[in-house]
Amino acid sequence: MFTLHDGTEPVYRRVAEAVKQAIRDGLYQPGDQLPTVRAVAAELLLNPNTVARAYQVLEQEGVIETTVGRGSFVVDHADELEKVQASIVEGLRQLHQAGWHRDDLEAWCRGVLRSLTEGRESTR
Amino acid sequence: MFTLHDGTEPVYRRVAEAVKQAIRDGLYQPGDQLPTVRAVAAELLLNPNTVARAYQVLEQEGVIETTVGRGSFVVDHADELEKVQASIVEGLRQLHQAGWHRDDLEAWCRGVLRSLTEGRESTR
Amino acid sequence: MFTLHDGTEPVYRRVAEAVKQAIRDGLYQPGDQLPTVRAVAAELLLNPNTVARAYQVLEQEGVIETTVGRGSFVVDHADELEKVQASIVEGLRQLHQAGWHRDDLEAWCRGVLRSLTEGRESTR
Amino acid sequence: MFTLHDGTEPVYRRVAEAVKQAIRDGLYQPGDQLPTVRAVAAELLLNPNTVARAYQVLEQEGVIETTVGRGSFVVDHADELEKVQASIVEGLRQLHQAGWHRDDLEAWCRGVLRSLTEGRESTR
DNA sequence: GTGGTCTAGACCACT
DNA sequence: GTGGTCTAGACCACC
Repeated sequence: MFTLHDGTEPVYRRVAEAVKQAIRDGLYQPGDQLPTVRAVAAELLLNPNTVARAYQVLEQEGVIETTVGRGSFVVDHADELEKVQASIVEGLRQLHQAGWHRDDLEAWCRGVLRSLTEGRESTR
Repeated sequence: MFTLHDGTEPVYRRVAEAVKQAIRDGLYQPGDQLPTVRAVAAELLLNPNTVARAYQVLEQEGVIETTVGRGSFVVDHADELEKVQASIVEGLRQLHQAGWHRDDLEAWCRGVLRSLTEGRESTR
Repeated sequence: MFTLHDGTEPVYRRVAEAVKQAIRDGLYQPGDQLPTVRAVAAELLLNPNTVARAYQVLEQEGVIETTVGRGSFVVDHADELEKVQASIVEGLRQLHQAGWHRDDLEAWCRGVLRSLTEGRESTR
Repeated sequence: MFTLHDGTEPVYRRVAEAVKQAIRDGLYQPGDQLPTVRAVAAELLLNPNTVARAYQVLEQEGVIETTVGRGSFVVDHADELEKVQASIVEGLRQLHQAGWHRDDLEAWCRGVLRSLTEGRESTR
């Protein structure tokens, strides 16, 4: 299931690292359910609290998503870009509602994109 | 500082209303710091908890903004828009880094802005 | 010391909120040391673990700074702006080292600052 | 995929060196995805842990970048500079919001850039 | 059944 | 002395 590495790091951090390693290795794909806290605790001979803390760390890092009563799941990055897009749309809507004209917003976006790509093109 | 009106409303609501009135009167401008909870409580002879609750309500309503250790400030809409701009820039950066080309992003922004202004124009 | 409010929220969150409230009220100034985990636990009749968790939450939120063996302290925001400045200097240094010319960097900074102040001036 | 050289060095170091050689040879370009730990382990008949350790070393050296659930990628310096730019923009926004005026910020940036280029010019 | 919270009590590294 | 970690065991809300 998971393999804990040796070291002086706290156990809960090593558990978190082991889960990330398993995800990197493709053992758990985006959207997959991870083994329950209790299952991991039993497997690694740890207290469930320790495993729960590891899972909480992973949730804060945005690696997994947890729902009480359902379990923990590997986050899906495809969804993330959609969220980024939605936030941009929402932001533009707010600026527009605040009185910015469409042409000004368009020009501003062009400026932002130019400054983003500027460095890349001038150094290549 | 603030003038409380009579009435049957809970005190914390009247405090909140008094703060909003002071802002409307221009006594406190956007970005200005409001007196501390303790100062208001001492002035109006109220329990600090009551004032704190009024400030909490104002924060939820988006009228003021509190930073721990710095104090409470009247929300500045210009600052808000600045944050919105920053989030859009960061979003575009992420999309660009995810492989979107500058021209595609520019076209996408144009499309978003068109759909934003279309709604307004078609309903008028 | 701290006053816990009622509610259904977990105790550790309410402890964190009480600490923030005390800081907002000026009871603890930036740089001040907060009472130790054990002292708060004894005062509020809680398990030290619960208080420790509240302090950890506050540390993650950037409200306090903790050093094992020394205690927890309210963060000083004046230091923060200095850190922001230092990060900008470091960033400019990196861009310069990557081959950007001084004039280009200066022009780029001007453009960034213009886009930041643009919204404010056009709406006022 | 990768060719391991003989020697007395630990296997994980030779794997890391092989990956770096492949990048130098242009087999993997900046931004390209590297084969998964499992794939490399299967190809070279190694324990996945060994390959994982090699990847970890490369990540610490700043040669590759791993995102959990997405895989490992050759670091793209253009992307790095983009992040640096974004952090500068965000920093300037914070200073502006903290009350610095545009002209002062512009002058400050000029000063920073002058001090950066001065060092270089005075030593040549 | 899931994870979240809280307590009690122990041990540790660090200052 | 400080906070950090871990265990054991209990109870809870939610699905």
